[in-house]
Amino acid sequence: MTMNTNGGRRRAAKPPTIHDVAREAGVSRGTVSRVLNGGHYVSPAARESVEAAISRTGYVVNRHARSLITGRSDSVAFLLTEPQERFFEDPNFNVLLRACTQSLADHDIPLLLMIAGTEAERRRITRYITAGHVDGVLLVSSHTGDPAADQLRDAGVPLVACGKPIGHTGKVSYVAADDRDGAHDMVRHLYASGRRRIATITGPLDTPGGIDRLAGYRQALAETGLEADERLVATGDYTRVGGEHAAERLLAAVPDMDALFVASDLMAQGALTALKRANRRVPEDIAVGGFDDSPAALATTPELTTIRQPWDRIASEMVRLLLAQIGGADTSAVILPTELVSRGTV
Amino acid sequence: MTMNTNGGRRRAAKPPTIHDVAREAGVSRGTVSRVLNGGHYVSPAARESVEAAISRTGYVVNRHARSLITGRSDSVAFLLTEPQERFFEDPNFNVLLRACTQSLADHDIPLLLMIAGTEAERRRITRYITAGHVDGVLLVSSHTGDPAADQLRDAGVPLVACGKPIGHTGKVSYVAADDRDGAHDMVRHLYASGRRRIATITGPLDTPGGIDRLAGYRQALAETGLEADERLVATGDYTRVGGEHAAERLLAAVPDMDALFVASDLMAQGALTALKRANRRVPEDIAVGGFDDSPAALATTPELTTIRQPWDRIASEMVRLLLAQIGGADTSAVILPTELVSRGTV
DNA sequence: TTCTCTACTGTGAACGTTCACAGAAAAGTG
DNA sequence: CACTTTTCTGTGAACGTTCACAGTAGAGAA
Repeated sequence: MTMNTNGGRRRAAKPPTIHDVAREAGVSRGTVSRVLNGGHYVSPAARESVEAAISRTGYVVNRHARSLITGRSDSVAFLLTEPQERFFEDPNFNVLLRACTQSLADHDIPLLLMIAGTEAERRRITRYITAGHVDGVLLVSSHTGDPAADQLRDAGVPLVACGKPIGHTGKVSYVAADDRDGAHDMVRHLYASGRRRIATITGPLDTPGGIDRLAGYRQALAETGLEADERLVATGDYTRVGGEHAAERLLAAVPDMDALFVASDLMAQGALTALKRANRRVPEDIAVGGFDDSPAALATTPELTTIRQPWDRIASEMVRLLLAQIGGADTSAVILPTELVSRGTV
Repeated sequence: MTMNTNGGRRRAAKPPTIHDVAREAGVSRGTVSRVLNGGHYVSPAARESVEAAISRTGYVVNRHARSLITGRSDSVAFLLTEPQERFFEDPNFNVLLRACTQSLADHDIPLLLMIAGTEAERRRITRYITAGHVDGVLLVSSHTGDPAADQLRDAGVPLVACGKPIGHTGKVSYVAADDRDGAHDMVRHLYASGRRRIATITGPLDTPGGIDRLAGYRQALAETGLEADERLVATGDYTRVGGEHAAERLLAAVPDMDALFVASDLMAQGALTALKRANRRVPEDIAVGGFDDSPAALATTPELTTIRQPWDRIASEMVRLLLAQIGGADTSAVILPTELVSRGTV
């Protein structure tokens, strides 16, 4: 059965061009173009008649023609250089992605999502980007040694990273939450609840979140005069099972710990599983603090006390920095404060 | 401190054009263009010399110039018309998004992510799309009455939806998992484990997942000769708390239920919370089956027995259908089989 | 040989916009 | 009034590609 009335391909006749608008408005191409781009040096009468003609014809600028001559594409890449599994598990990416899309939409700039999981993909994408198909890149890759950042920077592509890029030779703009301060706050919070044997599960130590949250932990311990026992530190990998294993190691190494600061909610979720299996009551026997305020923090019982990262602001700052850089501004960095969200595990 | 060696904006001199390649290879623009586009009617010698010139110059085609003349943009929109909260909570979107990006990347087609949460955004995006800035749209909007689908279809934009679009007048291509069959399998599985009082928490009944999974549930009940008690059916909203509340209502209405089929893992997670609070042991007192095989299914204890939707295949089929439709093919639909993943809750 | 057909190649035009420039009108300025 | 400056408008060229077409060379057929 085939519907002949309106089969598959019926593209609207032909979209109106700037010529059509000019004719309709009784002005020249140039005037229409000026109205389209800010409208300087246009008489009120002309502008009005052009605007009327635009809405009458339903004209929309052809971005390809524009890009061809301006050299700008008026689009931005959101580049994820993570192995596949990370993307799924980490809710942060999703929040960030959404917020960036939103922020860019406010500027009428479309976001091109690119995921470079493998080396080949990375090459293809780098090639695409350096060819000038996007004006700039929002980069998400927490792991160190990612060659994409250096490569793009060297090619002169405007670039803003999410999280402090470590292990890079040159300057890269970035926006990050204050990991160190957030971790510090949480550990002080654990201390304030009366705990004195505070352990931690860190992220991978080649990520800024791994390094800085550990630094915040150590700083708080130093301030409060608690002993900095190395057995209190276990390294995780930001996954739930990683957190579970790390907690088991801690339980074996320091059975007397009465608090646990975990550098991500997902790992905290795993840690809670391990604690429950070991018959430790939370928060009675042991207090647990997470980091991220991800959906996972609400999935636990009791709900997880955690550190909220201001993802919306991180996203809008990333976009702001990137657009500024595209406009010619220098590289810069922004650090945003975190917030402690008190729930049931402390 | 300013680094003067290489400040902010230093864009590589000027990318090579097809002219440069032609000169370098000693042929004409036309020949280079033919090599670029399939390479028909090109002598082996010419092709070889062009390919050498391309890799020597590092030439990359300027897609804007190409699009300007071909009328195609060689890009595709991934359009999400969901209110904000859905996106965060539902891991399916993320999996699907990733898989679509991947599938498109295989064809060297970039994906433009667009999120239309509000009416104004929807209008802006529709305008953008109908202006021909993308060749087609991958649409994700499970709720009914979404005007975007009709609007885009009427504008002749190639379109493939994820999940059966309901409440639409005309034909829309779509790819979906076999919801009815999956639900049916799960309920038969519950029956096979000896349960005879099987309740269900459905999705919203204006979504295909809500409707079809309920239909599968009813079909299985009918086949096995179990009583179709209406008190056994509660409606949820695909959120964790929604599942929790629905389970509470069921516990009150039919205290003797011994199995529960929940139409999403997230709701199942909530349901498990409610069951635990009511001191029902899972799976001893009551068996629970979910749907989606989302990460949430692994976060519960015991881990959730669920129905896996083949997201990778759904994505690749969506992309295949869309590209075919862009190429002129008619609308069509694909239904893909699901798979029961047996874990700890049955 | 001559003609036809096929495989291949080069060239001008076009896509829809912005930009630089030139010129006209209006507005200040002396 | 004349002159300069500012505001405004129109026009040709250019961006880098593909497409249609014309043309060439070689192979095969008559």
